[in-house]
Amino acid sequence: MSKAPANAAAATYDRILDAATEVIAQRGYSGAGVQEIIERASSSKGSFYFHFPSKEKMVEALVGRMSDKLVETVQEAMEGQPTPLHRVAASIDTLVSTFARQRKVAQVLLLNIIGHGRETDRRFLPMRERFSQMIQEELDAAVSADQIPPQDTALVSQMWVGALHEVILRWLLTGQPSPLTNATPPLQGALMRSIGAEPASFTPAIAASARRRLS
Amino acid sequence: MSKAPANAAAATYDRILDAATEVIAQRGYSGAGVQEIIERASSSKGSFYFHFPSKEKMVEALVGRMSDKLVETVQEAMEGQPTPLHRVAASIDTLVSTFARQRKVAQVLLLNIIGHGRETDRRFLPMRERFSQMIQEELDAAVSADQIPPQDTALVSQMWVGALHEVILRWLLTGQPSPLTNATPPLQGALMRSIGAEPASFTPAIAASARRRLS
Amino acid sequence: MSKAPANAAAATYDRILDAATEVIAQRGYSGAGVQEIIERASSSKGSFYFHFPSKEKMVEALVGRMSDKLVETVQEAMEGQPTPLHRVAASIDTLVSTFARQRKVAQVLLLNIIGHGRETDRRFLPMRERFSQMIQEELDAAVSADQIPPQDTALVSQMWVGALHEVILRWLLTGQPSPLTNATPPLQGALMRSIGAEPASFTPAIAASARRRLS
Amino acid sequence: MSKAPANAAAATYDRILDAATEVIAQRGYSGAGVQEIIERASSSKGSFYFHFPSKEKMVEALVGRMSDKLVETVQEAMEGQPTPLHRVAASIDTLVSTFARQRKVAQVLLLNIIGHGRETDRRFLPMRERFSQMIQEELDAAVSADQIPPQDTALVSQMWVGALHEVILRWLLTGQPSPLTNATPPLQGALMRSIGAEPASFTPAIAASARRRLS
DNA sequence: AATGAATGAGTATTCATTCAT
DNA sequence: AATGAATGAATACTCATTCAT
Repeated sequence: MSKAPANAAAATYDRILDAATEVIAQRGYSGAGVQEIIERASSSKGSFYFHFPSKEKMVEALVGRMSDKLVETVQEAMEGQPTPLHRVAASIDTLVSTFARQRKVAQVLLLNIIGHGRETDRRFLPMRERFSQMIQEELDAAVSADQIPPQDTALVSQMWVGALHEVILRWLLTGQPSPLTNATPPLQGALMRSIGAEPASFTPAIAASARRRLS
Repeated sequence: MSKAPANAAAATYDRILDAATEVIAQRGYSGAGVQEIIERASSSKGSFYFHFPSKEKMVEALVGRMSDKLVETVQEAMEGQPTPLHRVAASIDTLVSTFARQRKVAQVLLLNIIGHGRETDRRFLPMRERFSQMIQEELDAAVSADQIPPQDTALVSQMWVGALHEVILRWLLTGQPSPLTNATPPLQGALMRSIGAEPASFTPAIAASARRRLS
Repeated sequence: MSKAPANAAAATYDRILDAATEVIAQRGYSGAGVQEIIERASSSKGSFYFHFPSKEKMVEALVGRMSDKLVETVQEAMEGQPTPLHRVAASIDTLVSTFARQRKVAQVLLLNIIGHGRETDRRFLPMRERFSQMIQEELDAAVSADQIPPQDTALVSQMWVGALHEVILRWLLTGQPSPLTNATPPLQGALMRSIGAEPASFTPAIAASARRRLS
Repeated sequence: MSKAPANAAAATYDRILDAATEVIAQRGYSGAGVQEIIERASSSKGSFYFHFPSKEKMVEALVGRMSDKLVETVQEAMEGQPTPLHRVAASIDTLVSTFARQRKVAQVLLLNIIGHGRETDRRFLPMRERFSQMIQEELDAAVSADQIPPQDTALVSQMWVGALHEVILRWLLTGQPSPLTNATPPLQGALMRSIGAEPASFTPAIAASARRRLS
């Protein structure tokens, strides 16, 4: 019952972003009112606009912070892996388990932030492009290393991002599979097969670093 | 059966839905005002609320009409095919080429209608579920017919929908690949491989029925 | 005590302009909130913005209506006069007596509408230019008719408008002279002298038409 | 006596007033935000409210400083003149040439500071009253000295202020006449005639003191 | 079926002012 | 004297929805 916010002592700037995460996760981008956000942040209208020039810029800052942390987490998980395919498997593993632990981040990043006119969307596209590029680089390396046959790695990495996106989205909307991480093995299997790789044994132990919070 | 090419003489109900398609494609769901829709439909506020109880229900009707036509088109394309895998390949082919021809439909159905709070999203999920179920049925049949090994067909069909979605989304936002249908062969290839099928030669000639308009 | 608005039956558009006249007279342009205007007009926000695209355009419409009526009244008063100097004297007479009867109009037109950044001011300048041009035309005619010597009629007519403006402004702010029309004879005298005319006997009987309301 | 040309080393109090002059000249009274003023003064919110109890009082101080300097300049120009009419002619000459040299002062004093509800306006009226009283005193002296016939000097001096105001206002808004001082001779002529004086030869050489800055 | 004027709760944003440091 | 983060009331404007005709 005691609703003392866990972030009471944080700087106003961060408290606003934290509050925005929750409100956007609950109500979507346009449903998230500045009023509710500042109430949840125990702040004020004036403070909000002291720290951010507009609601839209604030969301940009929020998405930037989220995706920076996510990319960092994923890259750390990839570092310890021996081959490109191991690395790409590790990245998928980390992505899924990170979202599984942080529903709200998934909600904001994957669901509640698109579909508001081309301008805004184009601005958030880069985040998904970042992941598909990370994947593509590893796939290219795998091709170079003869781990997999030559193929349209740009398209395939897009497909992977889409496949992951969809599976996580279903989980967000229906709760299935529960837990989300149950989907990881067959997901990895299908993805590996799609590029002509043996699905077996690329799934790595999840690195400790993946346990970190994103928001 | 012969559809009037413009909407000049169409009934008000349909004129509103046609106008809504354009406005939503241009401005997104929340950017699409009832005012602009009725202006483009040469109708009036009163007429709008005579035909639809609310903006949201109108969009539901619009999405329903769109996805019904889409499903119908896809199913017709599948009918003539000999095996489950041929059918599934035909469905993907049709989906891609149909969206390629009808950008606005893709825009509305895939991009501009999600991300507005859980309630609304849950309501539009079924359309995507319909496609993943259509795919799953064929994959199950393919498993039964020993065309492919046993696997988590539910998950895989979701992944396929996601992969398709992503590729088409990129096309909507970046214009790449141009034309979209260039993506079909590698897309089919990767999808087929992901289920352990030989990618070769499932791509069918596109049935004439796929040429029909959806909206 | 009974505050039933005298304009209860008028069309919304006019009721809003009437209410705006009162509120602007009381609080000035920026002090006049849309909220208070629509309350006094027994209307609603939505109605306000149905009839006017913005507060600024509404004020433009208001000033337009006011100055149109004022010009019309003045011109009617001039019509019956025999010579250019009689006409110009009649116009000043009418102007003063009209403002004397309609304090709020004077307030809005002369006081509460300028000083809000160049854009807005430039837009309201034309009204004062109209009067100085009307005066200039008559002075030019008087020069042609040898009633007065040649002079810089453009500058003089501006000066006249300024002199009138100032006298009426003082009356608005201090209540002096009371009644304002007491100022008319010495005003006319000084103005006539300033152009080298005999001040005597140009003051006409005020035409009945000058009794009309402006707002 | 020697004023630093820029405001770099000036005390905060004066730097704020200088900055306010520029901002008000540019954006008008209500358009001038405290934020922009302190930025241009390289100061801070806290400092502003240390030196002034409110924005309104600050503007009062600004207008006070401006009109004090203006009155001083004008009075110095009058001192050397032989007769009341020479003095009054000198004051007008000085006024016009001073405003011509200091557009911003004219802007603030004559244009951007009125029209914001009665309270504020009444507070700035005194400055204009000061000038009309200075003029009236000289006119009364001229009447006593039989330079001009008896007349309503109070009203006439108001008219003079108004006429001057209007001519300068036009110059501010339209740039005409260019230079403003071109208007001085006909202006003086018409004003002198308006009180029954021979317009010839009251125009004095502009005193050196008129060259001083006001702000 | 159709019209369009009217409604009012809701929105993002501004801004003079306060206050702890 | 000075700083700048914080405040919150106020603002113009939007928009889905209603309703008399």
